[in-house]
Amino acid sequence: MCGRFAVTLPPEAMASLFGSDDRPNFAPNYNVAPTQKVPIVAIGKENTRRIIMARWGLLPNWMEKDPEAGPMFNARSETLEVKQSFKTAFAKRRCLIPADGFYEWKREGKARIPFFISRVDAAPLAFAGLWEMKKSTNEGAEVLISTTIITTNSSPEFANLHDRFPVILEKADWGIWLDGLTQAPRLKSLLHAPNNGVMRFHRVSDDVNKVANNNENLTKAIG
DNA sequence: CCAGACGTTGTT
DNA sequence: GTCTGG
DNA sequence: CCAGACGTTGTT
DNA sequence: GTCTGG
Repeated sequence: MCGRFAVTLPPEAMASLFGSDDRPNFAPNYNVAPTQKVPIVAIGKENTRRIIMARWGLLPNWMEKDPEAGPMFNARSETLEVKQSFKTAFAKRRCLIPADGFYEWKREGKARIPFFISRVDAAPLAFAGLWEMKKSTNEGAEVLISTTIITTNSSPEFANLHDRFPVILEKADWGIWLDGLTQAPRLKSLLHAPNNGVMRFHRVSDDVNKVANNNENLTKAIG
C-alpha cells in the first residue's frame, strides 16, 4: 500500500519534468500523510498538463465527508472499474502524483519497522492516481481538490516487506495514463508492480512515524 | 420504482 | 452522481 | 500510515 | 477500543 511518502522536487523542476507550463508554490515535504496537500499532475480544461495542489484522500463530489474508516488515500487497481467511489475518476480524472519515494511499515510481531522505497536510479517517480473536485455545499467558492494513489499486488521482490504496492508509472507511460482518450484495457495494462531492479528499499528511523517530523534525514538509511 | 450505499489494509 | 438490492 | 486524545459544568 | 489530526 502507500500511506506516507516524500516529495521534495522544487516547483520549477517538477513543472519541467512533467511538462507543465504553470505550477503553484509548495515546500519540500519529507513526510506526507493522508489529508495533507500535495502537488499532482493532471490535464486541465485547456487540455494541457497542469500541476495543482490536492488533498491526499479522495472525496468525490457527492460524498459529504470522508468515510468513517478514514480518508480514501489508496484505491485498489483490481476494482477501479466497479467501485462507485473510483469508477468515474478512473474514467475521467486520472493524475500523476510526483514523489521521491514512499514509506512502508513492515510488521514483525507487534513491531512496525519503517522502510523507505525509492527508484534505483534515484529519479523522481510518479504514482498512478485519481483526483476529484468537490464543490462546497455552503456559500462561497470553496472547492476541495483531492487525490488517491492506486495500489496493486507487490512483486516477489517486495512481498516480504508488504503485500500491496503503489503503482509507479514509467516516464514513457505518463502521457498514456493522463490522456483522456486512452481506453480502459490499455490503462489497466499499466497498473502493475514495478519490474525487478527498478525500485530499492532501506530501513529508516522511527522518526518518520511522527508526522510533525519533517527533514531530509527521514529518508536516509540506518542500521 | 425508491432506498441505501458508496473504502483500504491487516488481522482473524 | 451512480450503482445495487429489494 | 502513525500518534495522540478520549469530558462536563461553571466561571473568567 | 475508536476516533481525529497530520
